[in-house]
Amino acid sequence: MLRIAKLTDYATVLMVRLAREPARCFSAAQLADELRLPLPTVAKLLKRLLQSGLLTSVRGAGGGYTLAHAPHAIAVADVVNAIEGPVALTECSLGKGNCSLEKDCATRANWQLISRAVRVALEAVSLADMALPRMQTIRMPGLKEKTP
Amino acid sequence: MLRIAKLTDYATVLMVRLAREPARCFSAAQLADELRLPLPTVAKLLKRLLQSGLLTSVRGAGGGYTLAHAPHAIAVADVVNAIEGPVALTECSLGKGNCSLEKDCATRANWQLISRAVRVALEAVSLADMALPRMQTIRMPGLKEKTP
DNA sequence: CTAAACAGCACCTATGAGGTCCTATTTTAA
DNA sequence: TTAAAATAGGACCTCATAGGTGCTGTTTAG
Repeated sequence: MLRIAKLTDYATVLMVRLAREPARCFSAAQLADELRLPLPTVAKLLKRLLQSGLLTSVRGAGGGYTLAHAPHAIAVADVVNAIEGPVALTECSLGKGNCSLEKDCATRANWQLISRAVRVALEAVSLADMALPRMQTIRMPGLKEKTP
Repeated sequence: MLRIAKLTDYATVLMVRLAREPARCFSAAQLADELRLPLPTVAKLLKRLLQSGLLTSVRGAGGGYTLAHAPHAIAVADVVNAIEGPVALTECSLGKGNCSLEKDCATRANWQLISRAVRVALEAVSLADMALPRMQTIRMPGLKEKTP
C-alpha cells in the first residue's frame, strides 16, 4: 500500500520525541520505556540514526543520544533516508540498470519525476513540524512553477 | 527504500502501453510479448486492473483489454490504488486503530498530511503524461496555499 | 466444434523486514 | 579499583508476504 517500513515509522516517533527536548540526553531504555517500543529495536534504530549523522551519542553511564541538529534542520526525508535508503519508487529510479525494459522505457524519466515529488514532500516537513500538535499544510517548493 | 511494489511498476508499464493506442484491444499475450514481461504475471495484473474498473475486457477469441477511460482521465494514483490499495505511509494513516501509541501520538495527524501530499503527487500524473517522452514538471494543486 | 482468450481461484516459495542476542568498549560513580 | 550503566557492532533467526505459477471454468469468433 505504498507505506514506509515499520522501522522507519518507529524512527520518526523516536526523533520527534527527541525533538521535543533537544537539549536533553535520552538513553535507549528511557525512550523504549516512554514510547512503549521494544528496547532492542529502539537500540538498533538509534544506532542507524547515529551512523547517518542525525544523532550524537554519549557513551558510558549517564550517556545517551541527542539530536545532531536543531529540530527544524532535520527533515522527515532524512529519517527515511537513514533507515531505508534513498526514496526511489521504482527500481530504475535509482539509475541502476537492472531493468529489462530500460532502453525504450519512456516511463522511466517520468517515474523519476514522481519520485522527486515524493522526496520533496518528505523534505518539506521537519521534526519541528512533526512535533507540533497539528501542522497546517505542507508547502512544496519547486513543484508549482510549470504547469503541463 | 520507499518503493512501490514491483507489480505496481509492471502495471503502470502495461497501462502506459495501452494509453498509447487507446482504441486498440490488446490480449494479455500480446502485452507480455511486447513488453517482455512474464505472461502469468501480466494476466494477473490485467485482471486486477479490470476489477478496479480501469480496464474493460472482451472475452473469447480475438478478445482482450482496453482502457476504461481516456488516458488523461486515469492517474498513476489509480493504478497504485488498484494494485496495492490506498496510499498510507504509516499504519495509522489508514485510521485503523492498531497502533499502540494511538492516543498521545501527535505524529499521526502529521503523517496523514504527508501521505496526502504523496497521494496528490500520484494523482497529478495521468497515463497521458506518462506516455509522453518526458514530462515537464509535476503540478500539485492544493499544496501551495498556506505556508507553515 | 475447436481454439483463442478472459475469469477466478488455490497454492507455492524465497526474499527480506523485523526482531533477538551476544560480546566488546566506554564512562560514571561508589 | 571495581561495578554498573550505557553505547557499538556484529551475527543470526523466523515469519509474513510479495511475487510468481497452475489449474479449471466460461465465453466467443470462425
